[in-house]
Amino acid sequence: MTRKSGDASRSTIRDVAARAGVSASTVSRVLGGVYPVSAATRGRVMRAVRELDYVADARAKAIAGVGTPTLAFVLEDITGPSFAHMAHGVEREATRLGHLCLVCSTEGDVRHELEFVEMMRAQRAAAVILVGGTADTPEYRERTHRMADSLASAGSRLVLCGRPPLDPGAPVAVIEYDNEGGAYTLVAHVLAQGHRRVLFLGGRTDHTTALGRERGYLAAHRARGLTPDPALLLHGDFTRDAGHRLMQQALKDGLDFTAVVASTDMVAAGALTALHEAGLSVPGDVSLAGYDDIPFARDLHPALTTVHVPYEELGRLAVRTALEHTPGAPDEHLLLGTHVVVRDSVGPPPAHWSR
Amino acid sequence: MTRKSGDASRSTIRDVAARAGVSASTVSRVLGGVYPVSAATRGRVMRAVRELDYVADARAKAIAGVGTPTLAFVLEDITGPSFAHMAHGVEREATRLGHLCLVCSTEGDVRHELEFVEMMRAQRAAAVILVGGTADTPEYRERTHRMADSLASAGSRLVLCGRPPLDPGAPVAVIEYDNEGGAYTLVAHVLAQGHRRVLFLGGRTDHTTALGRERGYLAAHRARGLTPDPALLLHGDFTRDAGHRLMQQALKDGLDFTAVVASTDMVAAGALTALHEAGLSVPGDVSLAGYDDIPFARDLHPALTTVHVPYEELGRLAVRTALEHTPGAPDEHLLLGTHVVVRDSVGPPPAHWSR
DNA sequence: AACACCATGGCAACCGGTTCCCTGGACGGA
DNA sequence: TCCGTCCAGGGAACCGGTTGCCATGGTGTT
Repeated sequence: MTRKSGDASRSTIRDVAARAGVSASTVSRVLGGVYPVSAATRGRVMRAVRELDYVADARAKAIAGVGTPTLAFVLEDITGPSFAHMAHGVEREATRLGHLCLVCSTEGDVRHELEFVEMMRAQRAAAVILVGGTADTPEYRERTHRMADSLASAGSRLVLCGRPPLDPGAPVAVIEYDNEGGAYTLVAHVLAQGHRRVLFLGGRTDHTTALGRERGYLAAHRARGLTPDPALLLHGDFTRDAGHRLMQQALKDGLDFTAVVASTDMVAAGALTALHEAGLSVPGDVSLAGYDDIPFARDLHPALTTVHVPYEELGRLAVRTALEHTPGAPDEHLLLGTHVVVRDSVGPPPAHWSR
Repeated sequence: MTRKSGDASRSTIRDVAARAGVSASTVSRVLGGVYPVSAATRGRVMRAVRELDYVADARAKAIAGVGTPTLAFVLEDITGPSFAHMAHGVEREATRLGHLCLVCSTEGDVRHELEFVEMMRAQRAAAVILVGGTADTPEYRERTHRMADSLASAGSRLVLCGRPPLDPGAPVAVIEYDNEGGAYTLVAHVLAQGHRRVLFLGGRTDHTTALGRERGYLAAHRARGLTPDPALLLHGDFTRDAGHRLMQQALKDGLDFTAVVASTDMVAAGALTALHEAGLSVPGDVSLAGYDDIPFARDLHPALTTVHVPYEELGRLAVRTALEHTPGAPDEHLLLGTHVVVRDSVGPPPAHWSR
């Protein structure tokens, strides 16, 4: 059985027109659907389209002003479960609203980020969603403000998601989730169990998400009139391996603590394994909490007490905010709430532990 | 401080030309970089570009034949860790080779898949990578063969990744990883520990990936002269929740088994929790194994014995295969190997267990 | 039978770029 | 001083579509 011949490499609208014995405009109109065309002509055109397996070039359509709009989602690494869930939300909502969605990973490199945004501006993307914490330096604000202006002046739109907001006046929508508040409530919960020496496995020291969670940790202590021991603040990546390594080191250094708060469920997972390897029981000997509430937080043993962040919802919201923005309207700034999910990994400190 | 004015909504090359007092062709040449242009002219043009914050329209460039090529990655759900790792590999390799990369989720819906491929053909994507198992029906082969032909005749290329191959003759590259072989070795390892009643938590019964792993399970039994009890084959989704539910059900039904092989680490995670909830110890009372070797398989307790699949490598390979294909060359068909990672979740069956 | 009118489809301009081809002017050599 | 050459830059065609405007021909009405 021979397949459709697929003769030419790619057929144009004029090829179709020639084969159907009509002009290019007629083909365009038949395909467009609204303009009145006689049944006979329509039939001939459609046959030619089928025979040539013709599809109109989306770029040409776009340039003529009748394209599928595009939306870009720029993140650090799709491999992180929380980012993946946001990407999922973004993608779903974008296709639901009839937009094409491209995903770019920056691998944490600022230059990649710049390149991508420039590329998206060239693609005339309807919006660019930038997601994930970053270093909140004057240089960052300056650079991102410039991006926002560039995009805005091209009729596009920048949305910051889980990123520090810029100076008021930047044409940018910001959607944050409450890192500090979530960590505050979580640590308060841990302290309420009676813990007084709580190890914090933080992220990179210049990373806003990490810092927000760290601030929550500190604030919860202060609210109880406690001053946490600076030696209990450790820093690393948001990865399983970092959590594992940091925890091992803390144990080896003989740090004195009865609970561990990790700045990410992934970090908590690594830490948990290190605790198990050291023969410690959780929460019997040490309590442990995470942050993000990724799906398998439930499947750690003990099930991980953590902070739920509505990542997928966040992604959907970002898209809607970006696309529904009417030029001239005030820029939105949303702060989504989070809540603690109490499971089994946090309990009272061991009775034999003497402060 | 006032920002760049961003006067017009989006400036064209002619705007730049007018402002620099030259023709559009000159601007194009300055930006192109190769054609000789006097320093003075170049300066004026560059200044105009900066002042207008001009970026050439990528779609217009594409249509003129000088664009950044695009590559599409179509998967079921970015939320699955293994897919996320593949997507990561694809994305990295694509940008490394100077391609734009768009990611589409089908949510498992065949119509979405068709739509996306059609859309990518319209985008004149250099390649479309279709990933993940599916139902291997005649209808699937027919439909996918048509896609392959369509893309090929448009000068593009279809790559199937972890998907059943088509009839020989379809212009398609296929990259598989050995589901059956991996499961065979894994189950052989379990049987070698002395287990004789091994529960299999399979995927959907029409899903090639799931079926491949199931075949490996069966083959490993046959190789030992064993016939597995059909009652020990359970089926569900590739999710944590499915694993949890299936395991609960199996325990409630009083199924007789000493080991569990899950067709996915996610499924294994859910199953593990169900076992713990039932007060069973792993591997003391029941052994458990997974498949995929996602990063936190190590952090389950006990650490999960599983089959490693080089997902990121798979993604990179798919891109390279797609882009390096010279028309007319024979279509590639790769089968990547997998290997068992032995950790702590599989041990001998309990001594008191009488076959 | 003549007129008006409407349905149909072709021509050409346009979207925003690139590039071939050609011209005008500067400069060097005879 | 005159001519040949070379270089910089402009004009126009083209990429593959869409769409406003107009011509044509068939039909209905009086």
